[in-house]
Amino acid sequence: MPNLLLVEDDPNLGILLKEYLTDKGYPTTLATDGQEGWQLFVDVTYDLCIFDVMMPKKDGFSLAKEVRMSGRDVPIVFLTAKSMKEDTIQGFRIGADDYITKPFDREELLLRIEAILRRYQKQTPHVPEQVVFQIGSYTFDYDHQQLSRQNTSNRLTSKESELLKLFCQNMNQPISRSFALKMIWGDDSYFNARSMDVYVTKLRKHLKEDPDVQIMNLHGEGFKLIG
Amino acid sequence: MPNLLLVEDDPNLGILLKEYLTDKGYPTTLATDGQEGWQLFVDVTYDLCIFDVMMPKKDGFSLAKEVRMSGRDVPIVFLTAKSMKEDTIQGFRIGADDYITKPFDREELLLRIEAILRRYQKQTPHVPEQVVFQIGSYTFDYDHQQLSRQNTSNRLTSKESELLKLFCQNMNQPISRSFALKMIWGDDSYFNARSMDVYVTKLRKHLKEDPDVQIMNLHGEGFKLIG
DNA sequence: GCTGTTTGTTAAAGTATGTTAAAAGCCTCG
DNA sequence: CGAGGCTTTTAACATACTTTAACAAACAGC
Repeated sequence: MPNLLLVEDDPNLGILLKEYLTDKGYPTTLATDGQEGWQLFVDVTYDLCIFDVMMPKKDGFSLAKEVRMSGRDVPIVFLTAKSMKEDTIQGFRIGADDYITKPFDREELLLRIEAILRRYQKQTPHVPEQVVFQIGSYTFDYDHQQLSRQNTSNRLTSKESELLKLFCQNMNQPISRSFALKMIWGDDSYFNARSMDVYVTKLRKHLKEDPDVQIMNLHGEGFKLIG
Repeated sequence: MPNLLLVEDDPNLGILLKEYLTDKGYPTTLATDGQEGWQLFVDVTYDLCIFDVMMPKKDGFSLAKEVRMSGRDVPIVFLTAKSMKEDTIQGFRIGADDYITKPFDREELLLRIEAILRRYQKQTPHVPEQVVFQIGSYTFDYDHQQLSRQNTSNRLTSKESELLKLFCQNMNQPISRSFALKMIWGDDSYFNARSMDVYVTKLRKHLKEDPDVQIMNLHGEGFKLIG
């Protein structure tokens, strides 16, 4: 059963939709603002997100950007009060999968959700989790914490492996700091923030033999591994 | 380049859309009724289908059913004059990926098409294409944040790259301040407004070697990159 | 021309990241 | 338990990036 994450600040509409969708076979978690939504997103795995655009604390677009940056590939549907063109364009640019203008028919929302899930799941035939990655000319074996290239082979520490795995799973895609910290350090506070930088440096040293492989920084946003 | 199949019996709308979509980089074939559409579908491989629902000879739903039955896994978008609930439901049951009610904004159609193609193509396990632009005699590699010309090569910062990408995606077209600010700075307030000017100056410096390449200001409107 | 607004440019201030090394934990073995 | 070896975090300093501020120049309406 696909799990949905609904972030909607209007409690009436939120509860109504949550119950409707849950009733129709899609267990739905409701968050009432963007921050709460982000917490849930990081802690739980969802199959589809529904974000209201206009919300206090953190609006739907900002939330969507973080979700996209996290590297997890989840479809996003926006709900918006106005059908402003600029808004719609921005939403799709961020990577929306669909866009519904209030007031909408809840049945239509359901149909659109199902259309997205149908196509999405058809193409994601649940691959068993990959543990051996190819990074340029390197081979990284997560289970054995082993990074090898040509005739040489290096042992990685657990944190190094965790971080490198996260990068590999999101090869060529940006990963936000906040997401990586929550994933690996379990918490995103400014105390552990620098630890991650130290590990990025360590990984860069490990990967320095292949010039095509790089861990790039996206200032203020996060990192991405290219190769 | 993804090929589109458009089946629409209204010749005015059909030609308009065909030209618009082709112009936007999606070569589109137009059929004016369901039978012709089916012929084309069988003979040619398309990446996405757009079917009008109400058509002579063979309506959009019947055509979609045949397409689904063919076994080829192609996304379908329906166009419909009325937003009748029954219609919509039937469309999605058949396996529509999206559904637009006339009259619609052609730009919205484009955005929805792109949203579907984006998700659809993401699944195909081929390497994510590099985003490389040609700007006059410069070559700009967005993924590597690298701007090169002849034998020299410069590293750009993240913000520089973001802005230059936005310009490249809208080469020779005006970009409004407010749009760029929303895209890159996430918000359009007068606080961050000047930051953009600073970056325009930076980009001009980077691009100053080729006199044919210019970032022009459109007073009170925005900028455009010509080259 | 005069005036308010927008843009161009530069430099300083503020913030984020890169890197290194020392400190703090954490095992294991004697 | 405590010494040694390994891993992780903290701290410190260096460098890079972004924003802010200030002033000059260009523009638009009058």
